[in-house]
Amino acid sequence: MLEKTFRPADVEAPLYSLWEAAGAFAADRDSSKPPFAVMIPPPNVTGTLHAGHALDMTLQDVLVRWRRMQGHDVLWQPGTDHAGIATQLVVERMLRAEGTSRLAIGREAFIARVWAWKEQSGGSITNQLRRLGASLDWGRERFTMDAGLSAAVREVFVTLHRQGLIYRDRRLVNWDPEFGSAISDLEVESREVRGHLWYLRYPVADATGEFVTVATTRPETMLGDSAVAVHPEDTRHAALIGRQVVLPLTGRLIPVVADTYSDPEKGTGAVKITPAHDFNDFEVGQRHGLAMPQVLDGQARIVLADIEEQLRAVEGVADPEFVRSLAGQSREAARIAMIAEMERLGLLDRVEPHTHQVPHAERGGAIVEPRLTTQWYCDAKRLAAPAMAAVQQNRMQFVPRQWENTFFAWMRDIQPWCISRQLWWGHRIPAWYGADGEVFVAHDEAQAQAQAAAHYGAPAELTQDPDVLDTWFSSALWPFSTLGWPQRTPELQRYYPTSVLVTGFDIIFFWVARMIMMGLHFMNEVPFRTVFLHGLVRDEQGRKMSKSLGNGIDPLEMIDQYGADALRFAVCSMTGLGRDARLGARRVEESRSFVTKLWNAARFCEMNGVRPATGFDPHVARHPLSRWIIAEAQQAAADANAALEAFRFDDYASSAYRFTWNRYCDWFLEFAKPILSSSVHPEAGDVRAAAAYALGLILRLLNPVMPFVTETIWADLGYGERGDLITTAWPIGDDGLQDEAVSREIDWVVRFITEIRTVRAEMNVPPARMAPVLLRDAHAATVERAQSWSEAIGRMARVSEVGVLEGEMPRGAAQLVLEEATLVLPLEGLIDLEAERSRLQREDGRLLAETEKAERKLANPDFVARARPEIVEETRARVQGFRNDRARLQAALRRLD
RNA sequence: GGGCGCGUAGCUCAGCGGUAGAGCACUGCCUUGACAUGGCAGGGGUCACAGGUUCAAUCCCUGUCGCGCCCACCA
Repeated sequence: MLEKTFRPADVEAPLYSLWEAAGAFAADRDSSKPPFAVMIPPPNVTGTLHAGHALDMTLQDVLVRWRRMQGHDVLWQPGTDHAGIATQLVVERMLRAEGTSRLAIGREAFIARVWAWKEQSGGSITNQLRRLGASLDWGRERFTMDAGLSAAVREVFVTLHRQGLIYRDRRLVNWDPEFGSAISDLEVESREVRGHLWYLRYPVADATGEFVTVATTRPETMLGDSAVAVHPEDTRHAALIGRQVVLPLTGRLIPVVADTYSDPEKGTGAVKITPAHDFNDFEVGQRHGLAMPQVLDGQARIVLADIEEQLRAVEGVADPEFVRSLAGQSREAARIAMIAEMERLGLLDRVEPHTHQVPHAERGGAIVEPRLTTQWYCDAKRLAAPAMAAVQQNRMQFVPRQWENTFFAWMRDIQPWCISRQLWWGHRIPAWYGADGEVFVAHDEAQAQAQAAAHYGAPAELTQDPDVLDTWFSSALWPFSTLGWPQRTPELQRYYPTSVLVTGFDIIFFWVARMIMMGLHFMNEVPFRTVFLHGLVRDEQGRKMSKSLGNGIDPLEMIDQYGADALRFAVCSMTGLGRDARLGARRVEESRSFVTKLWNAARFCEMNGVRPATGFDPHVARHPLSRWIIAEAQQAAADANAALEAFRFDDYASSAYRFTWNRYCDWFLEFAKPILSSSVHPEAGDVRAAAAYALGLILRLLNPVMPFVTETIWADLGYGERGDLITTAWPIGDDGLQDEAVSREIDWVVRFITEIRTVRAEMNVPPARMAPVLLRDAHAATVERAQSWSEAIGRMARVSEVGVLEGEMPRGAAQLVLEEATLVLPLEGLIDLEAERSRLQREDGRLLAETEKAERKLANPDFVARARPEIVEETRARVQGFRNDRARLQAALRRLD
């Protein structure tokens, strides 16, 4: 027996264990079923489940459970990501709390510490995925830093290096001075900052009293200036080109160069060039062969090594002592001091407020500093071409399609990918250096030693590159590295390319694009056939969920409070194509109501002897109710399936919801009540079997999204063993079960009941007051139909009897028109004649407006001539219908007099 | 500056050439033996605005306004 209320907490964990123990989640590579593979976007190993995961994982689980029921051999690959920076930061914070630091304990101890932290906290995220109900094949769980995946990373690095697709380069990178590491372009976000524009005067050498004024938002970089650039066609500055200016403070002489980079519209038209600290200036510097002195170190503090020797005093312009006093100061402090000094020297022309975009590190928020360093790069441009071709040729597709444009736009213009990070936690770069700087890239140190020995002709002392790889480097290999690559495993053979990738659009560049590039390069095939991109989870006000706003909902709290099924259903029903999902506790609560509704419907069925009938053939159901609900169920199954095929999770949820609540519960069970509660009704067996059939279909339909409650009901009502709904066949819509005559009949009865309810409610007839309904002008078949449904009509519309009006119109009766018949409800004393008159007139008015609208159309010769014939015909029929109804309404009005 | 998306009922959204829909919220009635996490009924929308295409536009096209996001850009 089902309990009075469904208690998710009681069933979720045991049921999950049961599934897992039974091997229901395990892929079976030897089966003859068609494979269906999905790779989990690996969450951070030390992370916790947030709303975004709840969305992403629920959608994947729905797809995977649906395909499993359809008879696919499903592999949903679990695993976690080592998340370089994020994890390192967490552990560093822990060390700080203990009064020590990464540097104090050293690299080896630090890494050991991170591993320990991973062992300790690494299970939480996966356990939280279990709580959500995610049917991952845990036996195959992987970690981006496990031995196998690390080997894959080294293999890829070595191969790409050999192919010239990975190389070292000295150029400007985006540098995060707080982490002391390079970061990729993608990890930089520009934020609008209200700052200042300082206009600085640079004295022209050999021309006392002449200045060229430059505008800058970053005066502290002027120490590293190596030129002033003006536009070659800018007449204002033409005379200066080729001459020298004295760089204030330092006394260095720097040239004025002509370069089209300079924009006459901006600032003064003359721009200071600091090649080592600005991407544009770097290019100008290269074009003009300028020096590239660095004046900021890895922590963005002033460093003078590159310019120390050039410092010289110039009266009223430069003072080496002042410049030396800046050494070691932060860029912010130096800025203040330098502006003050410039002002003192009378070289600060003016200051303007200025709002501009400043690059910040996405993680951590530090202001990013362009910095000249040697880093490892991946030639993304060459890898991008095959990836774009694959999408163009439809070898894989994005859903929704519009994301392909975003993908192409980025790929066309892709920049070299900086893959080295000055961190400790991650895949150490497999490169070793000889004392002379010679580079040996190899799978391991022994191999590198061998290379070195061959190179030098003798064994040599080597040092490994201290850097690690960008976390996304290993993520990019995920679809094949998890399947055992570089070994040619049976799994790789069977599941690659995978079927679908489900992820957020925010990591198209970070992850999706790179998987496509790596997959094509190393596997010669796309990593997935379809990539479904969903939106972000937002709060109920549409704001991005964030820790700082504190507006995030905690999925685990939602599960505790409402159950995993409710959370999953809420998420699913909010996922339309290409839209963000707004998730609040209210939505989850609403979904919990649906879980409860289903539970109660099942309980009602159970109480009334509804049990799955073995060998029941829906094609031979006799009773109209049976035939009707079977047909409706088929339709719902077909709709739900089509929705899932199209990744319309919202439509899937709503078609299952509407069928369950608005068809099965509201009408079918209500109609069926007397039959179901009877032990002697001749059709009881037939209707019970149909009820059981439809309920079973509901359970199967909803299982992918609400696995716990459906599985529980499934077992308790005897559809199967506990835990086997997950592997039961998905319902397939069968058109052969549609029955138009029956659906017209039920539809008519539904309208009959609804109309009467409406009139009674409008006339404020007390529900307890039963009243007869008398048919007027009805066909014999209609009368017969009404009488055959009189029991249901009586109960559901509070009707005492269904009869035929003979003789006089009773006094004080309400009337309503249903097709050819007029229904008369004698309610003397209960209805206000005037109210009834105005009700009928209002209805008549509404019909009149509709009629006129349609008639105007038909009066238009162009409409009749050009519209599709069936539309014209339909319009004519509508007019006829309106006219008939109005005639009956007007007759009813006359009878009131 | 370039691009993408979105403006439909109080809220969240669906619909996308021919009768404007759902859920929630709201109002009224109902402790009817599955369910008050419920039932029944109801009110509520110049489908952002302006042009155009069409026999017909919420839906297609153009423009305007508003909102969001992505890319580029520290003069």
